[in-house]
Amino acid sequence: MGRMRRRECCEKDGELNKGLWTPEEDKKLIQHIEKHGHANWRALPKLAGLSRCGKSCRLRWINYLRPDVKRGNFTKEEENMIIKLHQSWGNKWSKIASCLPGRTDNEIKNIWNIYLKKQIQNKSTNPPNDQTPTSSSSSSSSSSMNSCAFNNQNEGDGTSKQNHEPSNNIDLFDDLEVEHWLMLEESHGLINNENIENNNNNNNNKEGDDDEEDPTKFIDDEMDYQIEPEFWSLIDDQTCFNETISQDESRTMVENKSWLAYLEEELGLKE
DNA sequence: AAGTGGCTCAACCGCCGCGGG
DNA sequence: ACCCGCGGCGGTTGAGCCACT
Repeated sequence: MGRMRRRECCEKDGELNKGLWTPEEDKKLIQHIEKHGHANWRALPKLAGLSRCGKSCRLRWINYLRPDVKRGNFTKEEENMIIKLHQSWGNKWSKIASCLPGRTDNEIKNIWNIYLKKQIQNKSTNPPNDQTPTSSSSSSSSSSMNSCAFNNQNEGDGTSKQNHEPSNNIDLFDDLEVEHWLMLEESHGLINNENIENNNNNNNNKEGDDDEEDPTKFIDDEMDYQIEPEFWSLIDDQTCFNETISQDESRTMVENKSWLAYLEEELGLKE
């Protein structure tokens, strides 16, 4: 509503690097953040000696260089969770990402877009039967929309490019989902049956409308869970490792050191 | 072997909300 | 109450890779 036009974040466009990050830039960024944190993204590039805009640095850090970022293929559980959460929240990638520790919104968005494209394609060619992945009778007929195959569990040979071959994910959906949540429950002890029951009761009052939903819930036709706030704060803690340094500084330092070592090796910077 | 089209994913762009002055 | 800067978010792009012909 008549908001002022903002100044571009990078005034000196001409002088700034764009495009892919070089290993040297990565190293500079990591080392700077390790030493000084990232209190001020706008000032960071100057301080770190980078010809990048602050946003670019932030993005690079969050999506790629963060110690807790999980690289590699999505597991089936993660895929299923994304589908479920997307049903509840729509394109709230950051919200969804917050439920998948180690995964970034960008990554999830990419994955979903790949999935969506396939879904749309298949919808145009196949008559639209129920698209809810929970319908476990989904034919595995080759490239049905459920080929949600942004998975690559497939006999992982570790190739960097992912082979998105159709999978029978959805057939496994229910079981996997239950398993996954049980896993979460076990590992965190944060999701209890009481909540599940309460939520089931509440569900009757809910419509599928994803507007302004309680962020601590996600809803499914068949089962609902309410995730306790501690779970979310736990996730927050994981994603904001920088803020937790004071709690266990020495351990974090060690972790960061080894992460840096790993990255240096990955980036070919190790002598 | 070369050409081509499709796919993936890192990065960019622009808008929004929040908080401080 | 208003202005402004910053961080964050979601949509989009395009370079590089791969599979197919």
